[in-house]
Amino acid sequence: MPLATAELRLHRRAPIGRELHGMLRRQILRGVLRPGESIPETTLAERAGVSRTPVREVLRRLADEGFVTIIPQVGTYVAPIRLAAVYDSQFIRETLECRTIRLAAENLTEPDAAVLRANLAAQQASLEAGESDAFFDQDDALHACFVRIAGRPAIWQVIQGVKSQLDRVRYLSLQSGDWPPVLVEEHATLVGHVLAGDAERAEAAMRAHLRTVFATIERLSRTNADFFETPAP
Amino acid sequence: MPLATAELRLHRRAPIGRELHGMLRRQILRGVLRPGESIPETTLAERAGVSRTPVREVLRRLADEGFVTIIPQVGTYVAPIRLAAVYDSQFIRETLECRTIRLAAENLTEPDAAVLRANLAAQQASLEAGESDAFFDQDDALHACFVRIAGRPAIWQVIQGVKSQLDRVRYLSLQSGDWPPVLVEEHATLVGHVLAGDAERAEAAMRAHLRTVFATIERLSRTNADFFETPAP
DNA sequence: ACTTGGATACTTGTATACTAGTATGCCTCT
DNA sequence: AGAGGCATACTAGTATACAAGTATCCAAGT
Repeated sequence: MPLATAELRLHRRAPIGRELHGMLRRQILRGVLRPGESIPETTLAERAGVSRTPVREVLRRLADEGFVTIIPQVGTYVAPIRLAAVYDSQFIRETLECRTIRLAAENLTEPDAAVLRANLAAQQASLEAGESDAFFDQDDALHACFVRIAGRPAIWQVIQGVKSQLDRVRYLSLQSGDWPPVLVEEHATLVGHVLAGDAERAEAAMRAHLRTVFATIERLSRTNADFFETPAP
Repeated sequence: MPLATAELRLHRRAPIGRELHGMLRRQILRGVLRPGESIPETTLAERAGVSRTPVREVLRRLADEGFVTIIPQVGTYVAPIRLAAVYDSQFIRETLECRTIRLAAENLTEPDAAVLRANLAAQQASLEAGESDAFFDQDDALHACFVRIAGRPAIWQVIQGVKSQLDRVRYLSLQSGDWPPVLVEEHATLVGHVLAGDAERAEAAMRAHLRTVFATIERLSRTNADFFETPAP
């Protein structure tokens, strides 16, 4: 028997210019690259010290994710935030996460509980230290944790893919915002209901939590109008 | 005033080798290209009469969609159907569509009703004519229609992206299967509840409908074992 | 003063050449 | 005969060269 081609698969040889993707995505998310800004392939290529080929592949993927707009013989631009896409993202995320947190509340085990508590503590620390970037990541981590506890870890991949547009709004609001304390409280409420195994309340709290964005979207679309797509006349 | 750069945007100049993507996707879906089969970039390129560059971009996207597996310096292969991915797809699809059909039942207008009835009639025709490929498309069209009626047309894009793996199973079952009559009946039930504006029953029927795949997955994973990933030992 | 025509610079799309890593088959050595 | 090492062929990754379309600017004509 031929050893079944070894399931070790440390095939991890050359993880491509995947870093480029993360870098650009982060820069767009954080507004370093502003909507409407032109980002030619050649510029990005020489800036990163690579050729156009890998840059192109990264840009294609970013276009699929809605971060850039590629116009065939014209140019590549940072995409504006489309309000319609934000609302769609919110709808999908709410639908999926409200269902998964129910499962999480029912499937909780003790080690998971510890992770949740640790995450909350870390959020509190970030809040007091004023580190909004860290909080941004911990927020994601908590939600990912719920999905994992629910026994559907792969679903988080989908949610992450969908909430791209939401993340841009979220980052803007964290920057210009005074509401992190509220978020930490809501997270604490979520964790509390999950720890108590109360699926019903957990779902309701999640729905309310995810809908807090609505309050800020309108404000942000005026405060940072240059980030948003100008609605059709 | 500069005419606002004209919103006509017939920018539709060169829709790339997008056809290639559709062609490969269809061939994998229908089993023309079988799981495990090697599909080198060069082969695909010369077969399509183009260069490797556009082929590569198509393959990258297919890899993102889970249709092919790219191993860096080794080769590109048609991906097997991963049962875990199928179950995840089902979960997501059920979650999203159960919610949207509720909205559809509440938002229905008369023109939409006509479209639904027409779709059902077309399905019946395909069934009697034994055209499984046409039925496959009409099935999709009906579900897309529900999502559109719900007022969230963009959500269908997400569902379509997620259900790739499910589609492969669905196609297999349509080929080897005797159950289209059941599906048409279920579709009729769905449409009936939506037409009646009964959100509760519509959702329940949708859940039951989407879960019919479970019945066939196990059978298919034995009948067509070569299409599925061999579970870890 | 305004429009219109065309030359030019710049963009992405595509093709080709080169690099590097992997698998395979053959040969040699034990 | 079997096991191990080595040369070769093939793969995707990357870089570069070429093609095709677009926007811009300037000049000429009305």
